[in-house]
Amino acid sequence: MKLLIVDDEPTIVETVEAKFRREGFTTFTADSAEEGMRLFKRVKPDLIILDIMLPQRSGYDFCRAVRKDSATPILFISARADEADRVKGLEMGADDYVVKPFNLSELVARVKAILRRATGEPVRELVERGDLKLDPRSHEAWLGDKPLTLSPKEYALLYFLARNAGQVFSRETLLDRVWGKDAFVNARTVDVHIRWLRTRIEVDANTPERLMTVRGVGYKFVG
Amino acid sequence: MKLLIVDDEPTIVETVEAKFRREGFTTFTADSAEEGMRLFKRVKPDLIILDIMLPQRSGYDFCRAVRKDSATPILFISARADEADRVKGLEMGADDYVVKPFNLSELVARVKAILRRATGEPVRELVERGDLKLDPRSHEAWLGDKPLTLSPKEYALLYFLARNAGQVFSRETLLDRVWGKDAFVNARTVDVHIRWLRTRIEVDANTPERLMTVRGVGYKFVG
DNA sequence: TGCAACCTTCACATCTCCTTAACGAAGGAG
DNA sequence: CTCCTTCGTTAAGGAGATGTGAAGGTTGCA
Repeated sequence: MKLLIVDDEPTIVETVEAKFRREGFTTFTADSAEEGMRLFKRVKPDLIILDIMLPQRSGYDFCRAVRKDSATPILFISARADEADRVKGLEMGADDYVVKPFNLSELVARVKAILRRATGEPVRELVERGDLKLDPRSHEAWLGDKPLTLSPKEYALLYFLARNAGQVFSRETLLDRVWGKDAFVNARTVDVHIRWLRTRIEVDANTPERLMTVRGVGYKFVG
Repeated sequence: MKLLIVDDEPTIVETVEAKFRREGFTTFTADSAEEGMRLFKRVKPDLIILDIMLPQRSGYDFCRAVRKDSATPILFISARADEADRVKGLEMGADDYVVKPFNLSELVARVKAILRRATGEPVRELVERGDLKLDPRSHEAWLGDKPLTLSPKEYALLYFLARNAGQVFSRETLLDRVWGKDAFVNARTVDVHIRWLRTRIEVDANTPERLMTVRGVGYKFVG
């Protein structure tokens, strides 16, 4: 993944660049909007980390220019913490907004979150569907006030289906999104996990009311 | 108010010094622990801003030396954001701990806060979860009223998990946050430390109730 | 220098969970 | 009604994750 860092403070650039290199990113840096623009056109980065406060042209201008002919994700860094700036940044098409001083791990997490989002991967957030609750942070699940015990795969599958409730997914899609792209697994494996999930969250596993089969297509979560 | 800044990166020293001069402080700077020690004895500063990563003697040594015969407030600057360093720093008698890259205004605010506290109360982020108590400042831990003996790593790990109770962390994240970013350590090492912690804080180390394993994900502290 | 505490790693034991296969049941088309 | 496809269901085997004890090495301290 290619990362373009545009900031005029060398300390920040160095620290951020080092961190992302360690994380396996390829990094390019610029200390001005002009330089940044040149690099942007040349390297076509997957994401831009952009300081709003730049010498001449402000980060806003830069953002606008990038947005004109690209949807490259942009993450704003700013010393200002007020809501007006945040709103302005996000309005302008920024994908996230981090206030200085920030934690490096936090920054990495956010960048990864944006890239995940861009590639369709889900963001980790609490999912609540009826009396079913899933918290990916603690990796806990409840049915009403009763805690559920789920295996890792069960959890991942249920989380995905509940998060995209109402939508039908084929077994192949589920394998792709839940198991991962490099998983070479028999599609029928999904059936088994669905079965197990039904025994856990359905009143009667034989007459499902949440995890529904769509014959010839796949499965969906309703609620 | 006299301020001693000890850091070997000229960029940082200059920026920080300029900022504090504008704020009305009298500043002295040193780019090594030796130089810093000489200045410290001569000018008797009211507060020391100290980079942990110094050429020869580390900032820790410097801090220890200062603490031997003075209670001069010390604020640590570090590129590392991990919990172990933070704990180590505070335990060593630092009054605060700022991670690079930092915001200048933030730094000023923290310095002022320390000076306002005068000779008074230290920054202690006491963590209390049920009958478990952790005081990073004194590096003491209690289980109920029984004092715990923990090794530095054990302490840092438990402190981090307890402070972020309820949240699951992967071994990799724990290595990153507790061990530090430049630690190239086998992920399974975490298991061993968890094991040791369990023998200390769990009633039965084989059936943990606080330090829980989340299979396929990592560990979390509950309570 | 020697000791002691501690950290890391390795090897092996244990256990959970995933995958697969097999067969039965249900749905749909002709 | 019958055949073919799709789905449900169960159990077994194995892969992979975690638990656990011990050895080796490092660091700090006396």
